[in-house]
Amino acid sequence: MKNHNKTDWAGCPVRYAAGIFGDKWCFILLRDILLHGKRYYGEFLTSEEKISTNILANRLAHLEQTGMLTRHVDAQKKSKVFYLPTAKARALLPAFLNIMVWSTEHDAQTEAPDSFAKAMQQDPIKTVEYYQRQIDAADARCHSTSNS
Amino acid sequence: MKNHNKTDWAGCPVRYAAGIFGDKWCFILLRDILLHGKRYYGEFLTSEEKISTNILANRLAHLEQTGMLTRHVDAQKKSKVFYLPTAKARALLPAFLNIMVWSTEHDAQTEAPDSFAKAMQQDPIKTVEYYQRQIDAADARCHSTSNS
DNA sequence: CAATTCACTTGCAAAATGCAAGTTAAATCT
DNA sequence: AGATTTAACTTGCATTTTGCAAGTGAATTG
Repeated sequence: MKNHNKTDWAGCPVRYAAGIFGDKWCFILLRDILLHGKRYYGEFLTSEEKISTNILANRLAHLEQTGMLTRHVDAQKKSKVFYLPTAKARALLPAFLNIMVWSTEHDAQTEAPDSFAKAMQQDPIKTVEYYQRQIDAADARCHSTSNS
Repeated sequence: MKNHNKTDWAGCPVRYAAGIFGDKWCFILLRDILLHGKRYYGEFLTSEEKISTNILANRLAHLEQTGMLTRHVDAQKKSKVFYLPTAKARALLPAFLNIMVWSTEHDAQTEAPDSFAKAMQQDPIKTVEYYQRQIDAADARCHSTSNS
């Protein structure tokens, strides 16, 4: 999709979302961050889907530019870099969990347990809060000297 | 993203969803179908985002193959074709509305009224039902001789 | 029955992707 | 201290996808 700057893609809510994560790799990266606790560049590279390093760098920059992630240098080992989800990215969690409910109900090969969709149906607020705490826990494992 | 067939992208719920609508044009088409009442090939072509006809044909085929749409020939005018959302596509509505809530809250240029996010917060079930009836209404405007 | 509508298809240039091989800074090893 | 390794990118190039413009063919319309 050509010649669409950030402003072009603002306005319509669906188009705005598509401009930020309407791309398979951004979708996968947000999953890794919001649901798999990944934070480090090296961790994203090892995901099952085998993203290549130039594309990873490109998408991390995109997510940083759109206010979804912030980049940080590791305090213990300055050659390592991690990315933390912003409040904006964290706010996507409910939408993502709803997408996942849909997938578990329509993908015959789903790997998600029945308990997940059930939990979301019975008490969505509590379920969302559970996953939010997981995000906090993943963030807590990362320490930077100052911001970059 | 190369060499990923339908099976490769099954399993993980987020990856499954990305395989179906993790693409800006599919995202936009599903919006047009679920929220803008579009059904005819010609209607999709006229959307604000100006999809080109070869890409439109490609994405409609993709959505048909993944069980999101069914293709029909218009009963009144056999040169016209429309696409109806399946139950699977309709089941995406709650996730889409949640995405839209997120966008309205994070896009400074959002065109969505405050009332939308409020309605979703206060009574999500009723709000979803309202949009589901709109889908029914859009479907009702289409008539085919038999299926294609 | 000739012109037009409509849903695609085709051809080609431009852009994005994927893979492999750098590069650079920082940490570890000897 | 100097050499090796780790880690996060960057670069180059072949392949694939996209976008645009121009068909094509069946169905309608004039």
